[in-house]
Amino acid sequence: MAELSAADRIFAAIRAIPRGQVAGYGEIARRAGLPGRARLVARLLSENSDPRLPWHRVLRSDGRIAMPDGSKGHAEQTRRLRAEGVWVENGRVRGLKAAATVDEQIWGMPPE
DNA sequence: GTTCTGACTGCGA
DNA sequence: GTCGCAGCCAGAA
Repeated sequence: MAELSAADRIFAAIRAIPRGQVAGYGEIARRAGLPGRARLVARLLSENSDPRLPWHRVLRSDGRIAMPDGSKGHAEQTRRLRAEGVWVENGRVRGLKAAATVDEQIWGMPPE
């Protein structure tokens, strides 16, 4: 089959995140074959409101919510993560060391 | 075709 | 722990 576009690969990487897990923008971008394209991931998410896309599992490299605290999306993301068993405290995700290591937690091994 | 903006990242203070 | 600055890239107008 044909090669997917950057956006398609990014969405695929996000959908690959298992329930109860989270990933960083940089990790998603790298997993999609686009290292350093974290901003592209953020942009795509802001433009696409796909209900089937677990965008709420995408966090910053610090393990925090990307959006400013008090935003509608921020509140909803926190609520969804908690619903999946992910503890979110003051806009920060607990239970994970850092979003930079989720790659091994999710896919079990570094990308090929 | 050019210009602007951005749900980012890393580093230093 | 927080704050600011600069770099990078791609999509949208």
